[in-house]
Amino acid sequence: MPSPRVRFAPSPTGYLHVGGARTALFNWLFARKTGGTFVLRIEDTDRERSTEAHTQVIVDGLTWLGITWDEGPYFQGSYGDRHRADAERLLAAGRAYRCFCTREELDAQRARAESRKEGFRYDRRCHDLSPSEIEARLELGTPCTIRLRMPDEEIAWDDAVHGRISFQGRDLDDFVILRSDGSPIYNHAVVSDDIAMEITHVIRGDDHISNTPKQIALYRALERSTPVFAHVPMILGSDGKKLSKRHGATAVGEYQDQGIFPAAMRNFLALLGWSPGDDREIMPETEMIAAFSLEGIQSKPAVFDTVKLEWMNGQYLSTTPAAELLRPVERQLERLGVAVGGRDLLPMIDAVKTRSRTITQLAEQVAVRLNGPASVDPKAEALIRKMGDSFAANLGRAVAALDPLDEATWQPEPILDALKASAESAGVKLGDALQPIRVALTGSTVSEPVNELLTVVGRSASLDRLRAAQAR
RNA sequence: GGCGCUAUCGUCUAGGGGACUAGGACGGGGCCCUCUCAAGGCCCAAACACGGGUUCGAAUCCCGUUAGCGCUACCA
Repeated sequence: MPSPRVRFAPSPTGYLHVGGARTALFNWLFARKTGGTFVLRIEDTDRERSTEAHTQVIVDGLTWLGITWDEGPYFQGSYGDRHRADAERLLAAGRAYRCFCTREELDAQRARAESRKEGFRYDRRCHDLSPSEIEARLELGTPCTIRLRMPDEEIAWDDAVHGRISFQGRDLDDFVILRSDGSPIYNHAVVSDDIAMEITHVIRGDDHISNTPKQIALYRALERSTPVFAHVPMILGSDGKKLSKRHGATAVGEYQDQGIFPAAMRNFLALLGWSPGDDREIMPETEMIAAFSLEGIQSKPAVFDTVKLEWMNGQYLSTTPAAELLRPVERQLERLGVAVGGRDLLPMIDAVKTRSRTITQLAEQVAVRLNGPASVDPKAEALIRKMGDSFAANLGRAVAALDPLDEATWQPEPILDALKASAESAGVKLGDALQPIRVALTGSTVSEPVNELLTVVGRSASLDRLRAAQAR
């Protein structure tokens, strides 16, 4: 068996949809698993919508996800000559015919059929025009499309994820393959390209199932054998409808901006509709490739659950060493407009890593440790009000206990000892003594242990913030 | 309307005739840890859409019903 060739063929619409990204991922996983070739082909036959910038977005998205292609990007728009030649071949072989019906006529027929609540099917008016009739119309310069003669036979295939799927040719249209301006229609261009690029496995979205019998008819008319088809189910929003903008972020780039790891996104996407067959969830790339199979793909649609995505990202975050997080965090800080000023971020990152689910959240926490609280959250406000005078009193004691420590002894252990001793001699519960410090330093009732927080913030900044909060 | 696809906890899924008192994960609840919150550990609640078959035996195979979704262009 020759080594498989697969392709991902997005149309450049301006962003990379997560559903498309998952389709690309499955193709990539399959290629890597089987030692096959992964081709990237941009379906830009819709000339108005296609731009170089749009293509770049797709390329960037795939690159970010670590999905690498072996060939391409090829551009469908540049194969117009071959598409036309294939259509001519079909015409010459009698497998296709010229249709002189105008768009207006067709639209009117369709509208009539719809008003009668009937399905519209082309009435094959031009199916049996005589050669002289065709010649005459061509002579007059009448524009025409080329339609495939759909045979009245069963068209079935063994889908790698759904099993056997069968259609009847008589239920299908004599669909147009070449427009009157000579440009190809999608189904024709795809088949022509897939043949030319020797694609062996077509792994694509479920929504193409009804295109498949048309494409198989084209393969048969062109006298070529069909590839293996694998139709992966759709991704749905939380309401069970096709995932769209109103469900929130649907573009890969948005998740990138939110501080999601490519590895986490890849892992999450892979598990959406596919499973290794056992209980594994967090899987490194190599493990995923080893476990991948088309048969492991689910046949029902999956709901995109951002909560689980964030959980998964948190898993990757907590196992990634702080040093590797440094660059991404710096980038996010830059976005937030926070100056680092040469300070060491590593201890801060370590301190808040397990308390964040995304790089963005992590960077926000680092920013607070760096520059103090930008605001005081409602829970912290409530605490301040509830404690009344004792809030400032506790801060005063904290300053008194901590001031004697010098830079060298400003370490978690001595800090905690000093604070404990101070609270004990004042007869205050440790929690009541520490929580005001947390609020003073972060504006929040939530953080790493207070002694670690003080260490991470540093002696002088800590004391400044304590005094400032005390004076408030 | 026609054609097609799908149907296991709220969500992602395991399951491919007996190993199922249906397993795991997210989320939810509880406990432990603890100065708070996470992380981590332990525990709990939570599902085979419905109805017929086939079979000694069905979540698993077949048929139907219902529901959801997709396609139905000189779009891709």
